[in-house]
Amino acid sequence: MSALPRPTTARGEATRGKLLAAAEAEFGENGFASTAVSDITRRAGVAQGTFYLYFPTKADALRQLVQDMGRQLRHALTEGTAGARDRLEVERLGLEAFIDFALEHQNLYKVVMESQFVDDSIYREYYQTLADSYTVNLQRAQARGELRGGDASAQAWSLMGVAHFLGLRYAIWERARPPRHVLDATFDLLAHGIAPGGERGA
Amino acid sequence: MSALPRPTTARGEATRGKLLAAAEAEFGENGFASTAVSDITRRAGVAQGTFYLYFPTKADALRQLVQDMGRQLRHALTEGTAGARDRLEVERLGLEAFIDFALEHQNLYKVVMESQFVDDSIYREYYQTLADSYTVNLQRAQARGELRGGDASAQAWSLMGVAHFLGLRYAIWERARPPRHVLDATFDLLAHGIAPGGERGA
Amino acid sequence: MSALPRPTTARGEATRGKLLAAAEAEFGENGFASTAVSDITRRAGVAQGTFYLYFPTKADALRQLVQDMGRQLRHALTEGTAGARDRLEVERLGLEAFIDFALEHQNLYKVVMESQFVDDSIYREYYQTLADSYTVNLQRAQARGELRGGDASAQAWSLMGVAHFLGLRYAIWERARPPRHVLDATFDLLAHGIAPGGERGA
Amino acid sequence: MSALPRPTTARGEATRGKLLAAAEAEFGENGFASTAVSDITRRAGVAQGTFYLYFPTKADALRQLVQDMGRQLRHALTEGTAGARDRLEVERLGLEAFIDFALEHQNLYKVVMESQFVDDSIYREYYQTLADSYTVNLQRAQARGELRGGDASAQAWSLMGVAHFLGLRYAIWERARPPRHVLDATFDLLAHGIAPGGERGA
DNA sequence: CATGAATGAGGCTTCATTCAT
DNA sequence: GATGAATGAAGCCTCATTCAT
Repeated sequence: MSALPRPTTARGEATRGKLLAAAEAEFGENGFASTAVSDITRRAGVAQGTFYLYFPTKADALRQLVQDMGRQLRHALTEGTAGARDRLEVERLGLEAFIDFALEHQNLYKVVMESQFVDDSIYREYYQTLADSYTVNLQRAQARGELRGGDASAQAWSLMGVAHFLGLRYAIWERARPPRHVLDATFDLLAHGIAPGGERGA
Repeated sequence: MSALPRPTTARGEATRGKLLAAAEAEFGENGFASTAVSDITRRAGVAQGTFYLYFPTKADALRQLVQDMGRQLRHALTEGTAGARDRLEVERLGLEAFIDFALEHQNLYKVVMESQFVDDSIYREYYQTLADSYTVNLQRAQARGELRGGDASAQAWSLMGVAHFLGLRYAIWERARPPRHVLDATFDLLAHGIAPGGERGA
Repeated sequence: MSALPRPTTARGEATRGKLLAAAEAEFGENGFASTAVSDITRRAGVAQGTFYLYFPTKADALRQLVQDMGRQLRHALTEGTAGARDRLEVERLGLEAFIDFALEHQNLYKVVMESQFVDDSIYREYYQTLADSYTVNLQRAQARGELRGGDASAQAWSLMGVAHFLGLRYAIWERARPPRHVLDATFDLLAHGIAPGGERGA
Repeated sequence: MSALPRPTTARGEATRGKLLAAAEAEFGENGFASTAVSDITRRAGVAQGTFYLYFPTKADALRQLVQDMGRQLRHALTEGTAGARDRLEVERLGLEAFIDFALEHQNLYKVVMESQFVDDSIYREYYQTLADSYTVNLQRAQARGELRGGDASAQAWSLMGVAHFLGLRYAIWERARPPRHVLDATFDLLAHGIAPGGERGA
């Protein structure tokens, strides 16, 4: 019924942090639908009402969380691919960085995926943002001749798909880094495709 | 407290069908968590109690639904790739068949994805089953020399990822078949990779 | 999210009746704002959820109640004034019938008055309906020469005001029928006004 | 747990004033039950805790408000009827002054009426005080022969009822002064009653 | 005097499931 | 086989009030 005055003091900022961390853990472990606000506040060690000092609704906490995770992931990918000499190496390093990130943030998958059932726009924005920056990078690499041509956007989405399922199968389900030969095979596919004949890497 | 009587008369079978169809529609449109059993029975045109004559719980209806959709999808893929001359063509046709299926079964994505929040095993089984049969097919193709070597399982998951995100972006979000050049670019990537140098198709 | 299927069986009708009676009592005794739905269901002897089988919201129960009371009041007034020979006698009898009704339905006042804080339209409709039928009756009496002329609607509202405050002071606050001389004085005012000079009745 | 310090500095008095004005506006616009203390403090431009420096409870602010409005109304009526030559003219002018007051203090009605659901004594005191002084005035007028006889208290309550409903219908619902013919008809009733035969004014 | 973060009880509403008919 | 009324637990959110600064 009225805009909440989002606490701004240092103490407030700290509480907000605790709440967001607790939300990530709970949503990740039990899912958004199965998590009660009271679960979050209990974990954060604050009263239930405090939650609503920082988030207008439970769903909004999810939104903030997903946006946060998107930022963190993009940051991790940038970091993880910093030393690469060419785009192919970026992809290789990126794949590993992604897996590492997913391993450390088991909750990412669940939190992001469930966001679509809460508010589709959260989910779409997450992937669209990711895809957009990915696409730009691929276009630049194409221009530099480091990648074969083709619709960069389509490539971006495909590569995201590859990474996503690799992460799902290993980081999430196995809770372990994929074995080297799987990583190699995945990268090989992504670099040279499945058509026979081309020389192989690795 | 006792095993379900599972009606078996023709009338019963019809009711069960109506219920499952209604569940698919509701789960797909509003999500599992936001769908009440009463939404399903209302749509199916039966009383609320009737639901429990056919499904022990709401979650079980979801399980049956996902299994059903998995079967249908695999069937559609088999059909859609029947006339292919080699594995590459299978992949090409499979990609299109998948998109077509997703277009006709908009709910597939939501229903399957949300299943992991209800019972992870439903979700895992869905993808594992898909991946397993995919893997076998790829291995055979490799044996026939129609595909370059490498861990077939890793390939299968990668290819599933590519198809998944292509479907998400177009069939689900745009509710339209992807433009030809996107399909071409996607298939090109999957066939020849992103490394520069290889001759290109299309 | 969906229209509720309002139970229609005899059993259902009975439950609805218990609920409405309990709501009248609770709203009347403690006020709408201070009455919890659980207070109502407890008094009615049903589970809390049952309430929502019959009323979409707590506020809607109030609406139904007010409408119900309006109907009852109008009925009581019609009954109570049936034997009158002219309009003046109708007014006299009506005043008494109104007091009697208020005495038997202590809750009427509180329930109706508080309705405006829940939804102004409930309140307005109540009085407008009352005023409208009152006005028509006054017009007819004027036409029959049983009443002096003048804006019948203004008269109706004024007379309602007189009755309202008489009821408030006695039926509600004193919980007793006003003393005869008060009734007489009130009726005298209403019949002959406060201007001096006219001969007086009683 | 201890008596309120009731600030007494000029600054404190100013804050108290802002708070009371904000409370009147909020209670009037949204009702007591729907107004949060935070709504009041936000409107007053002070922190939430400040409210409790001036009022022990939210209900107490309402009490003070109602008492305040009673005083103001009585003052306005005195002012508005100052120049009248006889009691009938006082009534006429008083009716108009009341309407004007209600028009300027839309909130009066809601605030006063809702007070009964918070604490019946607030409400009773308001009307009793009004009726008592009204009664005294009528008795004096009767003694002067400016009014016909009869229980002055009953007359007072009746006249209050007439004014109340006139104000409700026009000042509050229509937010406009009643048309002249309505005022005339109302005054005519109050002066000469509804019985036929008497000479008519206007 | 004033601030504003924190509290925690309480209320409305939803919904999966049961059961008597 | 089917019905639909009833249940009651559970969860989101609001808000009067407190208190440390």
